[in-house]
Amino acid sequence: MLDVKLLRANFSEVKEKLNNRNEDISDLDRFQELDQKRRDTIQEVEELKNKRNSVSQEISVLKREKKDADALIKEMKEVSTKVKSLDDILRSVDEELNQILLSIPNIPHESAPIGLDEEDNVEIRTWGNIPQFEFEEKPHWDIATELGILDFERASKVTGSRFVFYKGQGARLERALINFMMDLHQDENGYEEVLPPYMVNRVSMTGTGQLPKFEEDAFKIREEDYFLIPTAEVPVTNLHRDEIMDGNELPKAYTAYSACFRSEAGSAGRDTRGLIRQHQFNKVELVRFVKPEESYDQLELLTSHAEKVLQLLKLPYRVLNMCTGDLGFTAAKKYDIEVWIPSNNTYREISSCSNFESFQARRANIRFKRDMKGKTEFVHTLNGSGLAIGRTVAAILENYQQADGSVVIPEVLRPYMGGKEVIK
RNA sequence: GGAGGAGUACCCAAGUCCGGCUGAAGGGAUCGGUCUUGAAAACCGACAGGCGGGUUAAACCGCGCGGGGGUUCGAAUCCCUCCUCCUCCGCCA
Repeated sequence: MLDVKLLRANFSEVKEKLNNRNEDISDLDRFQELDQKRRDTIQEVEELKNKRNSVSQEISVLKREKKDADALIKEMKEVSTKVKSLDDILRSVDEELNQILLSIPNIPHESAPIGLDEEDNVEIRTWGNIPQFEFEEKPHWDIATELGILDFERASKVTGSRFVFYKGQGARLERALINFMMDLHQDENGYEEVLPPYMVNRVSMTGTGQLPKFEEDAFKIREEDYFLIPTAEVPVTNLHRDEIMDGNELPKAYTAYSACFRSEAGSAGRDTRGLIRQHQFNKVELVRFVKPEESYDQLELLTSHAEKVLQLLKLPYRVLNMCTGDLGFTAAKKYDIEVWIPSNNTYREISSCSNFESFQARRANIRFKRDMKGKTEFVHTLNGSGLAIGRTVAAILENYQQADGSVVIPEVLRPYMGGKEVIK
């Protein structure tokens, strides 16, 4: 959610910046009109309430002195009727205004390159060497199926398409990655571990920006107004919803493992094979609550934490600065980290590190105080994958595959794999 | 799932039956001060925070007793509804 005062004061400037996004912002035009109407109505109704309050006191005194108050009561009855109708108007204006504000995307940061779509994202750096195979390399689903560590067919039977069974060393590898990453972020990078609920309510989904616009991308629990989380970002960011944090405790960093559930309406036909695009996948998430002035340094730090995972796994990757058209709804700036996937002969997204500035904090009402006397301010929130586990498995299987169909286990994972060096 | 009970400011807590100088008593914690070599204790003082409107900034005004509606001239107090927590029963990993 944008700062209403900023929007009010710099309307055309904000609109211009939002126009660089690949989003529909047509709702914006009604903002000014409604905002003015809201303020006019508030002034009118509060004046009447003020009158009602003071006269009610007078009535109270008259009653106590057993004097006649009928005239005043009659007059206040009319005032109250008027108040009620103005309150009704205000309520509906507020409602509409709020819907508009919730549907406006974040303002891109000046360091986000202006562009239309993924073609315009800017590669910032690459790391590692792309492997050269002296045999015909296979896609991970073939490697895994032959090794008997992933079973897509039975998952289709048991559930449906875009689900998978991990089996044997595959399941062990997935679990090893989760533990390896969680340990790294907790022990080396200073994050506090949390294990969140996998379902959240509507308010939480609205707080981080998944709702109201992207409801069809989420799985909805039928009996309750709950949603399966598309990422641990949702429950973890909402940990501090409606709270005033202590400025001395910032930056506050959490890491969370969770399963993630995405319906992804509209993605049918893309990445239909393998682990790249599943309805359910595992992810280790990083979330940071920080002071506004430090949030861009914090984004670099967060991104470095995600990159560190790939470096330790010795997987080649690159980092992209996402252009304004490809930023997504909530981010002011976003780095995508893409890992090399040999079967695709390209890099694929494995982490997305974003600075939301105060966009989520306003929606979720997450504030802080610098000290006891200070004013409350909105925190800045950031998050990033650290990393998506399924895609990491895919990357390992493909980058570490051997001519005989076996897969070498990255060294850092071996302690988590019972000392095993190869999956065969 | 069934039956009861409860949500008041940072924490505890009075007030709710019987609506009106309670636009929220009291205590604790916290902050400031007196005293002290320093600290503790005692005593004195400050403590509704927050959001919205308004203003260059103030002043000022509105809203706040779990959330949202309603009744009334007037609601912490009456009515409806939802949420959360506690106790007991049932079921269950």
